[in-house]
Amino acid sequence: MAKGCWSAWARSSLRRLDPHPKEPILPVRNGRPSPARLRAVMVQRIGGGPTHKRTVSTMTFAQIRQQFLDFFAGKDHAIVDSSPVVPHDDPTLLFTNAGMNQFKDVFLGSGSRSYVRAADTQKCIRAGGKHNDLDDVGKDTYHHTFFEMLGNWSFGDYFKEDAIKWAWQLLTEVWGIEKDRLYATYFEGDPENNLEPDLEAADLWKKLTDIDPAHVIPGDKKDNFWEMGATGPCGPCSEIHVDLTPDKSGGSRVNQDDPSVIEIWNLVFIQFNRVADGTLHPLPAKHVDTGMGFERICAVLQAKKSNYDTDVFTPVFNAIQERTGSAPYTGLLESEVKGQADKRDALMRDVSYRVIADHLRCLTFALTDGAVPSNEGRGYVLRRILRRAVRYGRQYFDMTEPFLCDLVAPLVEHMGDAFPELRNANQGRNIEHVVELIRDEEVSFGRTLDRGIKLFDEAAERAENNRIRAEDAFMLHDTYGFPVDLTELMAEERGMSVDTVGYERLMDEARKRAQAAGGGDDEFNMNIIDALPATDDSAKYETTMTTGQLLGYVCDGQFVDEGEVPLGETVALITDETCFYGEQGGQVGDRGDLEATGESPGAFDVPGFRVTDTKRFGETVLHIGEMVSSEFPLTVGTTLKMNVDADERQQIVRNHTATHLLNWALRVVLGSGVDQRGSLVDTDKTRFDFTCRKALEVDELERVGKLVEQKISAALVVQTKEVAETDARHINTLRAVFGEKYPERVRVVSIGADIDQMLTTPDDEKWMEYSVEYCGGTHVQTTSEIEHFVLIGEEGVAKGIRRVVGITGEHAAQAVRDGEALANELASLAKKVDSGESVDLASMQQRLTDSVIPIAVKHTLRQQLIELQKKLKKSEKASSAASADAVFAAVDDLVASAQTIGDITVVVGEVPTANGDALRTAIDRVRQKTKGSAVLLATHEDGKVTLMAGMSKSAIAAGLKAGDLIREIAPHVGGKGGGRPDMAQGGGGNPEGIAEAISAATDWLRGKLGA
RNA sequence: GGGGUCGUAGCUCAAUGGGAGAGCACCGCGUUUGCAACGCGGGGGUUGUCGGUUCGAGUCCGAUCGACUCCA
Repeated sequence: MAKGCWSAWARSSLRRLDPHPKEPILPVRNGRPSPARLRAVMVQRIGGGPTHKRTVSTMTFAQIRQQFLDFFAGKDHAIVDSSPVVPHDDPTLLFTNAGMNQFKDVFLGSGSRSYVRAADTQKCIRAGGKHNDLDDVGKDTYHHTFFEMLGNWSFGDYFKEDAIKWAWQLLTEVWGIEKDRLYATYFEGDPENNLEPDLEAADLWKKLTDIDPAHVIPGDKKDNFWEMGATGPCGPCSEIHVDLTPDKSGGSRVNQDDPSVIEIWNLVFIQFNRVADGTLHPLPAKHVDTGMGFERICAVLQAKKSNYDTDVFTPVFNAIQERTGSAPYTGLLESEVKGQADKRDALMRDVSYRVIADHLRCLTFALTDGAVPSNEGRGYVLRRILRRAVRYGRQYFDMTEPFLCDLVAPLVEHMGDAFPELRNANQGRNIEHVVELIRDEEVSFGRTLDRGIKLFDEAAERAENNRIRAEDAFMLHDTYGFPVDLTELMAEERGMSVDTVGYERLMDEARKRAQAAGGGDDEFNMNIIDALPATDDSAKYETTMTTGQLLGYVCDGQFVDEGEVPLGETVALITDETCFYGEQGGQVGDRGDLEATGESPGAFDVPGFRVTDTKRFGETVLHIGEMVSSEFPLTVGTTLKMNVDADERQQIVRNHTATHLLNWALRVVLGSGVDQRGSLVDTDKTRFDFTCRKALEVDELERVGKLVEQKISAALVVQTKEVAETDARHINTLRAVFGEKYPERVRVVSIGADIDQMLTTPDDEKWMEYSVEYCGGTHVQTTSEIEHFVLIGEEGVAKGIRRVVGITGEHAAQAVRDGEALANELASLAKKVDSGESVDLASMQQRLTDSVIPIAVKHTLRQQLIELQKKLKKSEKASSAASADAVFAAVDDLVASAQTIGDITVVVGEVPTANGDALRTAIDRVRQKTKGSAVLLATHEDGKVTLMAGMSKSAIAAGLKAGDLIREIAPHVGGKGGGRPDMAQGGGGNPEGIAEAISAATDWLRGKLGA
């Protein structure tokens, strides 16, 4: 919607509103009930539980959100979309946890926007961090893992005055909150940290608004001074609190964690930059950053005691009720049922409602924005959240089958208008996608629980004093993911207890172990706190050699703009212009050299600075590296000759263009369901991740490779052009990356198709024959430069995501040759196997696994190798059967000539070479053929002797133990051995001793049998 | 990023460093045809992979790959 429209909306909504409310806090407003208003009332009646009468607002959550946005649109704010809840471009952040996240670069000075005022509602997730213990969610009225944060911003534009004035106006005039219920805090100062009190804000409150001056109160550093980190932008803030007590007596309880006096809006005034030594420097451009919890303001405006009582949640509760068939939500809290055992069940049911509703919201949004449950990082946080919801569902709603997944659709229905991505993401298949992910997780958690229950039974048997051992409880949790509270519950059901003290101790130890370890990395510190000059890097598309003026360098996060570049430290040089490509869009940064130039042309060029990586920081290009010698220092202000390593760049460029062709070819072969999920282009390879359900078949891999090769041999011209995103997005074949936000002007890279023509007839089917992408990377001029392309790898990286790896140029040609060589080798191995020669297939297998050859060839060869192994095994089996037969024959002879002492037949002798199995079987034969037997067989192969002894039951009864015999005679063949009484094995390295061993065995047996 | 557990037959899992097994599934034969029936026989394994220790490794050690899981 255009800005003008927003303003019109805002003005009309203002006119509709009565600035003089009559009812306390939440007046019913005058005016005709709109359909939306009626709907809101109905929602209240349906979802609001018992019939107790209370004054309800007619404002729905959708209206409240809209009024906020309209209000600031009316003050010339750009209304921006919420950024994804999963920050794809900020690895320091697990989830988007505040409205300002998407503007971080603006506050840090490394980025800019086309507007100076903005407002939005930001999807936020807070889970597992300092600010929110997951275990609190559901137990009270206000903790959430997922919430919306309403916010308005000024980027160097308006400051405290307007921020305060407008906040007051929105709260009191638009929303009609009673003025004498509002309190404003300001920063009281902190002499210890040299911070002045923010009297400016205090004065502005009194001067610009009709707030009761006694309601403007000071607050300490903890509440009223905001910092992003140890260093960086910071400033005082002013919080607005509302007193919800019936008699308006809560003034003294501001900031005291009293549920009836709560903070609703935080206005942050960013006016300082804290540098490494701890001192504050005033910022040239001062910013405003505000945040208002949406669910909380809804509760206030709808006169609810709990965020969960608002219409943000009631439809979700209804869906839960319908799915679980449970009694309706009643909003019970722990504090209300203290000591009343009969209300315990109702309470836990309501807690479960809250837990499930909250976690469902969190999961649906996170998965929509591209996160996936997993066992690490943010995926692990999501898995824990999901499991917590499932646990409550199992325990209190008897849900043993997946059920969370069935709640996704109702939630999307409820919130899809405000957040269209819930429906549109994943190319419009989002609900399906999210439901499937959640169902899979629920099923796999079901397995974890089933396994845990079995293990619990075992632990219960080990219990001491009817108490499950701490080690077992810990093992169940730590190793098998069985939650300890479930262990306690199950123990309770059996009248047992759990050693929770010991469990906690073990948990602590485990935690300490995890924390104790922690490696330092020596990478360049990207936490840059100073503002940096921008770099013109347009030359990167044209050349690998240019000159630029050294503007300064970054060291330890600080920008130094004078003197010489220090020796022996990793720093980042900044120049006014560069041809170095800073890491972006999956293409790695360039490497190369920066050199001082002589004053007269060609006088001297000298080695100076080795660039090991190039990164972008907002609009600045950082040449990261180190001085290589002290001989020719670089001084800030001088002109540098900048050389990108051209060979490396050429390799990168080939790989990048190949990536585009690969992307295109994958879609041709696999269909339009293929979506890029990430890529990496460096000197060695192109690595491309995409959505795909199953592994690619050999013929699919071959077809993809062939399509790319065709495009290469066609020597297509690569065109690039910067165009308006709104024009480019219509091009039929265009590939954009899921979850990515594009600027207004985009650089289009087309391989073979004329961009201007495409823009004239964007719908034409023929463009599907070409690769067209948004891309800021560097490319070849014609595809023939790529020379060759080969896919060398294909694997799964996450559920539903495959990864292919390709190489180009001479590397690709080499891979093809290597593949042919391996194929030949395998063929000759096959011949050997056929002719019965012995071959080493294990090493072949290893080499095949390690080889860099076309993946299709690798698959084929692997299959052939498996066939060959089967064949080899068969023939080995046959030959071992033959050798076994020889052994049997020999043993039969031995038996025939054996001496029988008492009932025991003594069979001792050397037999032909055979494996242990054959010897053992032979001994069994003797057992079957005789009443009782004592057997010792010896054989040797390649200088290794094997001795095998076996005793029948009667022989053992007569005091003959196989193990004893082996121990007795093994030294004769230079070894030892042992085993069980009925069967023992030994060996050694001296075949000459066999005869001796045999006679020793005969003597030993005879002696034992008294013969 | 750091721990823990596990990789054995198609599946679920056994097996003190000493002869690779059970149940289910599969195939064949038989008995019985109301049944998630029964009996007998059979096939099926490089114990994830590579290396080491050992007379001998599924078992111990190291590496590697994978699955699960906890912590940050």
